[in-house]
Amino acid sequence: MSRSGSAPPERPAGAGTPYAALARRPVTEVITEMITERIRSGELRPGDKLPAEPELARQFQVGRGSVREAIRTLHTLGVLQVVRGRGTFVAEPMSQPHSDQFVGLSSASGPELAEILEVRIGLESAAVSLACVRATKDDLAEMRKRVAEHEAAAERGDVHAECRTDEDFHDSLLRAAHNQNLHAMYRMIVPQMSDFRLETLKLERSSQRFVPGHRDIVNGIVARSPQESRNAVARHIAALYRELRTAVEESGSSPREMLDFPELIAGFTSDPEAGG
Amino acid sequence: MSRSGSAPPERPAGAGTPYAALARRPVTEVITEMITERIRSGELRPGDKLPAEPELARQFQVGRGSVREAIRTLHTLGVLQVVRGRGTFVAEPMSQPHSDQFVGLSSASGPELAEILEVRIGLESAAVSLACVRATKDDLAEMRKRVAEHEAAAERGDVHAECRTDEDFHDSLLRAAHNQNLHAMYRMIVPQMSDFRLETLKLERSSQRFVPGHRDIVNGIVARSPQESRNAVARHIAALYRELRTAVEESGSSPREMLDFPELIAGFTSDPEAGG
DNA sequence: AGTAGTAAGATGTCCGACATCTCACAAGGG
DNA sequence: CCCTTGTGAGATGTCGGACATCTTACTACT
Repeated sequence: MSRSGSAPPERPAGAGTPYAALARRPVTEVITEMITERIRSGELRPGDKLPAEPELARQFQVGRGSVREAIRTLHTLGVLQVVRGRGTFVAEPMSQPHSDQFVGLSSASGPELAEILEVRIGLESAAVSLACVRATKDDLAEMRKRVAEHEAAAERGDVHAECRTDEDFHDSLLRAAHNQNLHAMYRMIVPQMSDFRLETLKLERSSQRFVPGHRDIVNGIVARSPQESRNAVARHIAALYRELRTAVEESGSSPREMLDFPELIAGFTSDPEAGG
Repeated sequence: MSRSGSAPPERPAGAGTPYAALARRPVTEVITEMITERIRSGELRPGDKLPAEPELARQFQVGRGSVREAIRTLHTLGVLQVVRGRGTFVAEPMSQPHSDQFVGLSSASGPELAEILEVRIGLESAAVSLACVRATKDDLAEMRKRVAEHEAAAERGDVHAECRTDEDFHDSLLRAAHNQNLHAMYRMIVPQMSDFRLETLKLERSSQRFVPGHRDIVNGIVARSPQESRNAVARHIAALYRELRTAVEESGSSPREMLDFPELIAGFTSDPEAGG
């Protein structure tokens, strides 16, 4: 006869006290809530160091493993920052790119990348709309500088630098929007763009065409015109989209889930002739 | 508790460092990648059951605890679904609401919520643009149904049901866009909306005004008009934004970082008179 | 005074055991 | 015959301890 089943309420020697019997909900979940509650109440503030894991386990009367799993959940969500040998800290709200846990849910191949581009249009459109209102002189100078750097890299033919400066430019766009949540969301999809970006540049050498697109975006923001800016963003990303669609078609995959170029342009611009 | 001495862990994010991982990487991280790789390669497909934790530990030659932490990370990210007593499964891509891990990170007070609303405009604008192209008859029927449910709840004065049906409607919007990444991103900010939504409804009983907004959005999609749809979305969320701004002003906080209602409308619509 | 070595503290990892939940299937009673 | 009961296997949840490794600070030696 094994221990399972209707064994009498007998406590095995050395097994400790299973506190879990009291709480119907998983202990880890409770610990997660307790930690977030300490943060929400202000008892723990961004930058603060949490007690050590064994100490937390003692405070909550649970095993260290449960504490670790709770911490890991909060770390994945970007609430906590864990540094080996030093401790666990409350993360600054969205300040650091918490991309060290590369989402990597969909690894961006073909049509999946099309989805990413569609998300980008949404996020960057909102970004430039906000930037038209909030961008400071420094922001504008920064964006112009990034455009110039990107252009220089493109003329040198340095694809690696080109890729980096391209990302830098779009990052400066998001920064000019002055919305940390928007910026954080954008950062989540950047890693999935990188591979594609580099590949496109290598294959096509078509990057020169992207420089004017960047300039159009900046000009729209300088003019404080949300419509112009959004249209420029849509045209720019739609160009990327078209490159991707071509690549997908040539690779033999059927791009049935991807949109036509005119569809995309019509769907995301307010100007009917914006596609020209 | 003054812990000011130790600066929060900082990472030199300057150089980009895409592959700084020459150092020995944590086992848990490697396991996480291995599991995602099995999913990405198609070896594990949505709905499939993973081997048991001890079996995975044996395959990877690591401890069960490391496997558990990797699984927990993937669960938090919505990639895996863990059911006690049954096993671990590859989650269907966004079919089920994986809201069991209530984010609740930043408590979303005041201006922070404004940021969330600004993100929502971007995401939902993109969603309706895509929905104008991709929405099926079923999608349209679903959206109409959700609008009706929301209206019924509003007339009954059931704020709880109203809150739920409101969320359901917006969820059906995102579903009609047929972009899983977009949908996933939207879901990340939904929990932060919930509190505010309920509070607004309780205080103001102003929800009746939101029903026509929903109807306008659906009408725009039915007409396959991205411009109309996007304008309707912008007007709808801008109305929420205005409610929030009013609440913030009354609470004494200065809404200096929030936009004026006209600014917002002008920034996100293509029709100058859309604000009327 | 400067540097190398060392100790303390924290997270990372592994192991083994028990607890509890879920499901399938067989045994029993209406 | 159907329905209830319970028994068992299999899986996740939790606990406790031990050791490994990294970070930091302090000490001791040159």
